[in-house]
Amino acid sequence: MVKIKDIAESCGLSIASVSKALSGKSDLSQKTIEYVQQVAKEMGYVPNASARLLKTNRSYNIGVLFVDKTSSGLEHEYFSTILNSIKDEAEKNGYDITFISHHFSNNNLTFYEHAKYRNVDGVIIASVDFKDPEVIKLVDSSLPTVTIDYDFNDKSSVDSDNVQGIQDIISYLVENGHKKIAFIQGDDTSVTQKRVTSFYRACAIHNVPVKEEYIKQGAYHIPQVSGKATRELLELPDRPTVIMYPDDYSLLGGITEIEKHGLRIPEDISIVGYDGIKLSRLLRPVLTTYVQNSSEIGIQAARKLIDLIENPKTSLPERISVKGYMQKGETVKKIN
Amino acid sequence: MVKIKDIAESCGLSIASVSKALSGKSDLSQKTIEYVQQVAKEMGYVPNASARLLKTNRSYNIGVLFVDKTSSGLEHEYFSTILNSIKDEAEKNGYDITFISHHFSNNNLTFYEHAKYRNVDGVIIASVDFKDPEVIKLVDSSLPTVTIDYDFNDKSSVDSDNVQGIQDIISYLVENGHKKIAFIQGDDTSVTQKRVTSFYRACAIHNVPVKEEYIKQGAYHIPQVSGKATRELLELPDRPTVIMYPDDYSLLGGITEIEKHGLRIPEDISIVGYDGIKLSRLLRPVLTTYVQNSSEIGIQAARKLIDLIENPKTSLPERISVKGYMQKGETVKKIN
DNA sequence: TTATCTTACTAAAACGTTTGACTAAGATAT
DNA sequence: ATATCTTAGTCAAACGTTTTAGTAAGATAA
Repeated sequence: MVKIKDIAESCGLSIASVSKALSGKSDLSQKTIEYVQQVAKEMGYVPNASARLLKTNRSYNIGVLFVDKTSSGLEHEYFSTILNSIKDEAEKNGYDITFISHHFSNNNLTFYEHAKYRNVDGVIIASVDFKDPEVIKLVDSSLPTVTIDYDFNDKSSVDSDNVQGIQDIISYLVENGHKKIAFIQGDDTSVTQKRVTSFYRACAIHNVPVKEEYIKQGAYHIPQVSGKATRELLELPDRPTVIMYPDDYSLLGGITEIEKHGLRIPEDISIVGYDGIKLSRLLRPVLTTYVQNSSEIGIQAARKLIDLIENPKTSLPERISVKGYMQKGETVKKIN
Repeated sequence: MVKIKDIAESCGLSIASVSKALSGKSDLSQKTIEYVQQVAKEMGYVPNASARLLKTNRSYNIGVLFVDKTSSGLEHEYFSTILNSIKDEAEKNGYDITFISHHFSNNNLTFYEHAKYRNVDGVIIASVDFKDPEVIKLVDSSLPTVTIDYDFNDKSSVDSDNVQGIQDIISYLVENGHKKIAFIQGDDTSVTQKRVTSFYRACAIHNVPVKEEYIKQGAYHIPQVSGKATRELLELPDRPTVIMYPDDYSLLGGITEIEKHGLRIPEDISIVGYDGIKLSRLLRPVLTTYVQNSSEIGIQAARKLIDLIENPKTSLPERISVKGYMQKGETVKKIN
């Protein structure tokens, strides 16, 4: 690999001068700067990020922590879209992305140690167990961090606006005459808590009575669980007119169950999803669901992290909330 | 950050001794080794990958090149599953993953330059335009590379077995009495070429006449395109009894079109997808499709790359083919 | 006793950069 | 003519490691 020294020799200049010429600044003659850059190009010079980092303490590398309990965080469309937009936004700003994780090999580094080991300038944390002491240690460290869909005190985060999402769904259902609203929750996470709180609040505002038997514990992304909850709801003496699911994917487990009961959607029962996965528009009937703006979430997270990295003195902890919108599909029936 | 020098001072040893003690090998007394490791742990020492790399020329970091033309390679389940399994397998072996890409910022590095800049030990290439001169340059460089779903001369690759896949589908269709088989192809890539060749061959073997009007140019992951092709097929005077789609996702565009024509699946027309996305099992009717073993593809790619990195002398270029299997769903009707 | 071998360490160079302090030569001011 | 200021560069240390060659002290062999 050609290095600065080679260019220096080729140009008859000192290493220091070449380094300065390549970075463009400093007190070299314009002629020299251009000459050096020209030669560097011809020689196929590529700087060495590691050597540079050693001196500057800046890696222009962002760590991304993505560890689903099911170890397939990336396979959920919501998260892969977020990752993709983090990547794009980071690249636009000259940053690369490295995954942070446990090392199952020789050395067993914690998340924080791993981030230090790789010298990342900051970390974006998504789809993890936010109660994990290791995650907490990472967030509490001196490294800039941005969490997604979870808030830590005095730390920056980007959230999908779950409160607004549930509110919009309830408003829409009420507009369509629904009063018997069932809600299958996801796993017990802060996202779920926000949704549940918002659910009760919105129902109260709209004078919709909340029946406890309409509220079901469920799980994200597991069709079987939504299926089971659906069955229980359908077998209630006083059946709900609409069922809200934790996400579009697990909703499909509900559909199966509904069809097993010989019911039609939306004629006999309405359903609402959450997420707005791409497929939701292709299914027939088209899903009524709340579309999360996942790529915007990724963009905001990357921007905020880079801001924290580049302006450590002036960038304040911030909670960014990203709104989505109702996709008014065909799975909710207007009743009397 | 605590560094080796700090440990050395604390232990009253030289830097060299500490370094050796931490790596465990070499000619130090067992007592010293244990003592040093103990102190290092207490002081919270984390090695610095960049400094280490500078001396050893090994980063234990793998580059991943994932650039879809639609710039959303990651959002396709096939690729996000591959990425996820690359990541898992790499981590198990002590490697990290960094994305390789163009830098849209200040310095405009080629893929190869970027890989060099970040000192990755090797690169896995997937979901790119393999005709891109930059990609070719990267593959032809001295860096170990593994391509996914594309073969370069004398280079290692991992392929989903598309030949077998199409063969299995045709066999299954023939078993079920189908002779009028339509095939909507994906974009013009090497994967498509393999599938098309396999299609003709399999049809020949089974004595299925291939009607040229049953073969349609299409595209991957674009429901509208599959929808249009479907419409044209349905309007043929001699309609096919089954339509093969380039992928499960775009197949949904076909379903919409079929329903518009008032036809039922599979009673009036059979359909077959490709990929085996998770949703394919949840849809009703359950999709008949060929399931690609995408996580195995990622695992194999990571393993081969690490093998190439660690055994540069003995590891030979290899073409690994990963088989999938037929998911016999409910979208193909058995006919007389 | 002296020579050789082990053992347990240390010294110092090197990896490729960046950067603050320095300098030589010419220009300008007095 | 001397002092000061610019300009255009150079020097050398430093970043945190690894590693080769070396060494001092004690053990063993002849």
